[in-house]
Amino acid sequence: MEDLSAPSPGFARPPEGVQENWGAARRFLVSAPLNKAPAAGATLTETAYVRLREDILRGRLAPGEKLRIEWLRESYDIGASPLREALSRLATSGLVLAKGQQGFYVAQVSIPQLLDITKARVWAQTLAIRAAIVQGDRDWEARILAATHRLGRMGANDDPVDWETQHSDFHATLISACGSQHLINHCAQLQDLSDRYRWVSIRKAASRDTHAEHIALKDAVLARDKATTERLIHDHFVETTRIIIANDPSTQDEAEALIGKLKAEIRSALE
Amino acid sequence: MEDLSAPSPGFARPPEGVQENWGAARRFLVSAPLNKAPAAGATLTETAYVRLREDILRGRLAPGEKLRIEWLRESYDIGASPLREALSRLATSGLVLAKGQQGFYVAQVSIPQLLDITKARVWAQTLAIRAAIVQGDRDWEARILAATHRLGRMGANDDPVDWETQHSDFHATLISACGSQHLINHCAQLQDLSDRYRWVSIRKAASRDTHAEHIALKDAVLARDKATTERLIHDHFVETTRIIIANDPSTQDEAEALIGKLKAEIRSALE
DNA sequence: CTCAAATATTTTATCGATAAAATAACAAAA
DNA sequence: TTTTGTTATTTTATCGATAAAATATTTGAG
Repeated sequence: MEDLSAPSPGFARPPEGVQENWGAARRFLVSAPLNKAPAAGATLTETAYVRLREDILRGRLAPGEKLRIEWLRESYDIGASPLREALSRLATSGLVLAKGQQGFYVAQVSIPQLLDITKARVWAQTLAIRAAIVQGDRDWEARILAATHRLGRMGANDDPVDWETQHSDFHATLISACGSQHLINHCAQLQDLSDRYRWVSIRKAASRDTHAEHIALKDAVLARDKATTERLIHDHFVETTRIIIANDPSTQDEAEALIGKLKAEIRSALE
Repeated sequence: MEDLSAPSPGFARPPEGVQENWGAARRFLVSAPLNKAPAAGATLTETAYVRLREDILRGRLAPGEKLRIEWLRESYDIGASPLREALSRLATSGLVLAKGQQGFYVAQVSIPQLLDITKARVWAQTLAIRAAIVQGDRDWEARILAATHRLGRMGANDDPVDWETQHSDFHATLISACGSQHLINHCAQLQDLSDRYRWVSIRKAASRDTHAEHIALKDAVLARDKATTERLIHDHFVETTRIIIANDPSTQDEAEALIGKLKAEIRSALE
């Protein structure tokens, strides 16, 4: 899994496991462009939460990295209290690990973790999309068309951050009519966790033709075809995971075996 | 929904919506017996989290109640910072509502909320139990037998807090072999949310013969009978919700209609 | 008497400082 | 050397104090 925790190219990083000499990284984080900008009158905790989440999801804060309060304080120019609150929230949702008396760390990445996330995600998304297909109304259909269109307009040379945003939006829209806020939240959480893996491990967004997959998905959903939709959802998520595993030096040999096992486990709960 | 947010009998409560005169409640909270005692060397945040969670789940902190920091500070004898961190964590899991610049509140209870929780819970538990039935090993079977036995030993005159603990344990054990930590966490979170409804609305633990249901559930699971298990899980959770709704003055008339709708929604995602 | 503006009070959110814990550095013995 | 015990340093967790925001109260006009 060494590959996944490697520093992002182009950004100065401390030499393997050490977090000294963080001047460069700090300055970068301060000026980092924000995807979801915190609302104007937002509380500092909210601001810290949004920025930390963004920097972790995008891999600017590398998996396993220690999140020293003093360091973050200077990076974000936000006091310790709001930072700790934001980190506590992130710890609950799994992007951060809080070790009592030993500070906060960016959650580690690992293949077993990725497999678990994918499994849980396919399960949750399958339930959600089934319910949405039954209950979705006209407005929902319209929002799917809009999201698909926005996603399709993104060219290969657009900012990958924007593509990520539209991609997240598309999948969130599909299940938005499932009728359960709790299921939606669960899906969003798992989406965050998997997005990080994609971002950390695959630099180029689309080596495969994901847009064709999205179109097929949209068509199946709008045709209210449960069986097809389900199969597409399954393949869409599992394929992403397969690519990540197949590209990781520590698992590429056993990639097919792991994916086979994953598929069997997923199936065990869906039939 | 007035019924659900009524103060627990026996504990002094401020008069409807106001939180004055909290001397009595404070003293009670300070000496409240803890179900999950925080570990010895635990951090203050952890202690605050455990105690707040417990007091909210048991209804000692009533739904909708404002959680004034100063008030909690004196109640628990814990500083503001650890309290705020604990509250932030609870807010992420849904037991607490954090309103920016307006403090923290115990999450409200409502029938729509309960229906959503039940729906999401049946979905999650169904997936989990299916996977567990396929993958569970001998040790898992042994733990189920042990948990069932412990639950069966609880008499009607035992401390209801202990019964709750064993009951939680039983359901957690059933799904413990599902092979996904994320699904387990999701189930645990939903269990917390529903436990509060049971605790806040039904004073007597078992008016119906829940133990027979648990035995039947155990037998079906150990027989690896997916279909039966699934039906029992569904009925077990939905029935609890039905009782709560039927006992609530604001919804008792439409109870059957609501439950019918709930069942249809649940079904829509499971077939 | 009702409504609205201005004021006073409470409560939150936040910061800076401190004590406790963990980690790192160092030195002495095996 | 390697290990182990000791000391120094860093870092965390926590508290008390303060400024900003929200709420409650009062006052005055219509």
